[in-house]
Amino acid sequence: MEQIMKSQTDSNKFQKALLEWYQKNKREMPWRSKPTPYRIWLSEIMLQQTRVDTVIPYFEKFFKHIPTIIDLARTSDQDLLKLWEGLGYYRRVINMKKAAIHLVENNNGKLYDNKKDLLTLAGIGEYSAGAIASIAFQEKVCAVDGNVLRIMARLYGDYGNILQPTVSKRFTDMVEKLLPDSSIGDFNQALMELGALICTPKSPDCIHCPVMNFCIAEKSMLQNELPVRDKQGVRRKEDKTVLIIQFKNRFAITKRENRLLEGLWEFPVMDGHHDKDEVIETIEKWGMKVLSIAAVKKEKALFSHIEWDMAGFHIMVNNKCDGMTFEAADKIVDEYPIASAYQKYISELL
DNA sequence: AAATCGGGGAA
DNA sequence: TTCCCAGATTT
Repeated sequence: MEQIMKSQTDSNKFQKALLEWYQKNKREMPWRSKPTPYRIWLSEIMLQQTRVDTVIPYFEKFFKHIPTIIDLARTSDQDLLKLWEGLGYYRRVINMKKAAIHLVENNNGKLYDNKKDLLTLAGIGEYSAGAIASIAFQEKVCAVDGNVLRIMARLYGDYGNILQPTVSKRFTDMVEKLLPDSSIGDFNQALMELGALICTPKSPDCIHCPVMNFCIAEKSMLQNELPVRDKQGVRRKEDKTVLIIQFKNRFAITKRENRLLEGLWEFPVMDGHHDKDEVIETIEKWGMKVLSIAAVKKEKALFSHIEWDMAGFHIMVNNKCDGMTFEAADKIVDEYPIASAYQKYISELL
């Protein structure tokens, strides 16, 4: 096996080439222009498994409404989820609030300034603690995300499965040895930026890579074989019948209590697919009198591990019932956090 | 170690 | 279609 960067001199050259490339090519991001600890924290949480371009508008809106940790600690879950609506992984913002409350009670409302303490906060794991500590506080620790694992696999021609914790740990130790003595935050961000712009999963742009001379994959044409990772599993299918229940100008909604999409609101749902007679029977069992019923279009919702096949009915009723909330369409849209899966049925309301 | 937890951009 | 994204937490 070929070996690269075995000497300190090589590491220094690698660091210098990467940092120079980063200074010239880094993208503008709102948290980079004003990198306060709270803004770095918020950005890192939003960026978990989520692309930069997707996060930016959410970041701007969230920070405008929730500008401090103290504001975060005292905002209702529902208002926080509304700001997070459509971003996914909703527990992230609930965990952030939990951490904010802890910081208000125990640290004068200020974020912890080191990796060890950051790791005690809800929603902050190995990666995020390293990213925040290095970017916001210049602590000499690494921040190894999917980009960095991909870069390490290629740089060192390593066929380890990057989804296995033991392999991920080994790669992390390799990054640790590459860390410069200063500009730690920039170095970590430069690695991730390289992964996002040059060392991409498919068709990496090696010809423009600032560190191609250090890369075993580039020398041996292994770019498209590395990194090795498991294929994603098959989605399980679930059939659902979505009920758009209308009383006068109001529609029934209920709050989800499952772990999936917990805290978001949805239209009443029946498991499985059902015909009109079965739906009417259920609605009347719930204590409502059906005036009319019509099928609405079927929809499909994809999650990483589940597929919902949703059929729907629009039902007019002549009375409300207990156990669900009836609201006007504009109020539902403006005030209630609704999962993307149901946004397609919102058009039935307008 | 494996499963859970969203949604979307890109090929 | 499939892949995978500045991952964390639970089982």
